Amino acid sequence: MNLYQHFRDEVIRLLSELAAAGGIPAGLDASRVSVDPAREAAHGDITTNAAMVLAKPAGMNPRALGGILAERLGGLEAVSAADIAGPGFINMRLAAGFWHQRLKEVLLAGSAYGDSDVGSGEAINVEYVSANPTGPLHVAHGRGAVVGDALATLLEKAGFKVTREYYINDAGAQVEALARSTYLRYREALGETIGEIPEGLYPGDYLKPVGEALVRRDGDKWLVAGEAAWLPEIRAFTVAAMMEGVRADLKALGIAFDRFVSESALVASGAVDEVLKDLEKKGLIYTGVLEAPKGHAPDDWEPRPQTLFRSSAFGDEIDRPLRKSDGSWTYFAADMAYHRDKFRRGFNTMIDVWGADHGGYVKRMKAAVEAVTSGAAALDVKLCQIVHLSRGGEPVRMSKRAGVFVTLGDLIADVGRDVVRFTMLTRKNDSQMEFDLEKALEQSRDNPVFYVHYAHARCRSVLRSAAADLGVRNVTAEALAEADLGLLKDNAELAVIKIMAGWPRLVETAAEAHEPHRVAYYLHDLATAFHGLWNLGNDDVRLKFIVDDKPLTLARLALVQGVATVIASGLQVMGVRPVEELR
RNA sequence: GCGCCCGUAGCUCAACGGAUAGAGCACGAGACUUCUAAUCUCGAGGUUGCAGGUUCGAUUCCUGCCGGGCGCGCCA
Repeated sequence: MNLYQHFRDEVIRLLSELAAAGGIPAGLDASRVSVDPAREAAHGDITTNAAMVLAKPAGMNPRALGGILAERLGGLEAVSAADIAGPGFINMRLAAGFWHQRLKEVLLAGSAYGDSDVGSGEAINVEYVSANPTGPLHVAHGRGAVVGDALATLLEKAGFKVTREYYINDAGAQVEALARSTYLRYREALGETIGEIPEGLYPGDYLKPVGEALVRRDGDKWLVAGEAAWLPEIRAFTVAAMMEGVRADLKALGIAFDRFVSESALVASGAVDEVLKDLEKKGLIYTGVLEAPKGHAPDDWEPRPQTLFRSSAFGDEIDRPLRKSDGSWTYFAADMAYHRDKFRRGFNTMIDVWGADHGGYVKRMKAAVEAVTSGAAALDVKLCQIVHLSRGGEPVRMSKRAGVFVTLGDLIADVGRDVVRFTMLTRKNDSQMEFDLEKALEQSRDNPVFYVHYAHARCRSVLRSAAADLGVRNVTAEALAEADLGLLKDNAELAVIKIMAGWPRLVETAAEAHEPHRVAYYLHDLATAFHGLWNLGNDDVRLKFIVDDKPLTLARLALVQGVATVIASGLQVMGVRPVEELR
């Protein structure tokens, strides 16, 4: 249960009771009433703004209204104290028994703890990575991959029906250049000296094996053929090879997509022609001449009539071209068709995770979604800022000759999948991030990955130790749920339970905000509370988990099991595997 | 020139429109015959870039400036 939602319902119920009794006016709009964690423990456990929000419409003084409501709230069994404070906050302290019940709930739910139905099964499409198939994924793609995947899992946990999708940009000039690059490597593999890779083509060594593989498949048959003959073949061959590498990297990160959508297949299906007809009917397509951007005119700018989409009618700065001068579709035109396709497959909410360099594209894509869905669907774009790689504080230099930055595959091989995933989620998506390869592996408290892992490992360690003493059967989550949790009276113990009990709310708010990084911060907080509790046992043996008092030991083990469960549940959302021990 | 993102402790970063803005690092002082001290406790550190506006209440929303990043037709 989301306890804040629970108490908000209670507040609203009590307000209507009060209204019925004539204590306050009836029919007040309670939509702005919220129940939140108290900022400071001294204020209590939870707080509501009800009195402040309703004072004006009720024509009452906030403290007077708050007094009446606080009296009612104080009468609830779960509330041990309700006071009015400051400008009109009603602070409530919850009974210990309420918190014990939350712990029991954790133990009974297991990794499903925190599952919510706020999403009501609504379909959400999360598109991420969607890198050009022109080379290996690099580190920035990795950030988008991790953010998108964790967001997808988070949304699932919050009750949405999520489809994970990857758009393959396998049409257009880039993949043609790729095919020509492979062709050079193909000739090279057949013994020719090809010299420098010309400007505009892909110089990376990663195409050498592709050229060699092509020789193995097709022999020298393309040497004498004209480009018109070999280009489509080699393009398809190369894209397939690149996508194989992409899938391997994603698999190494533990990411599996529900669907890969090919841009060229989409174009071939006529979907772009269709969307254009649609928009023509709506009067959103016209032929016009764009003005050169002020202060940034390209050298070869010349005014030219183009097929334009009236995106300025939906908040974009200018209208956007849909056809290149050679008559083929722009990337944008195909992307419009793609998002229309998503909508027709039943997605009214779409999330795209992009690199920051695509920031200038957001408005037109949102405009396009609004236009092609007649306002029925919404697009949220999460821009991931760049990742600066360093090693021991020194920037990692990119390799020019290899034609790529440090690849995602290199990064995973270097620090491991779980470290990559966790670290990528320790920053909000739109903040730049420094990823230090040494620090990410450091086993110290300034490495959040380790810090959270360590808390979980300590939990497991205690439970293993207890299982040896008390028998495995007595320390399962199910058995511990039956422990006398009322024995957990220490403030530090209750503090840990309170953080655990905040997990369902965290899931809901992070999911609604589309911000998976909050999970990482939450887990860090929980780990901090647990490490603190642990150390109390170092100072005073009576505060150890395993003590000379079996009922108390079992209650404390239940707490430990609960922490392990919630950490594992949070890591699951992040796609990180919890560790049993760290030695 | 225009648009988007960012601006919070010396540094790296948090904070559903809520109260006295929080963590970590670095700095100072302490706690290990261990259920894992790779941890913990305490201290010091702030005009949330600046100026207005909305609000009972603004780090958060709006406007304008300043600074940094990204982008700006026929690349994706």
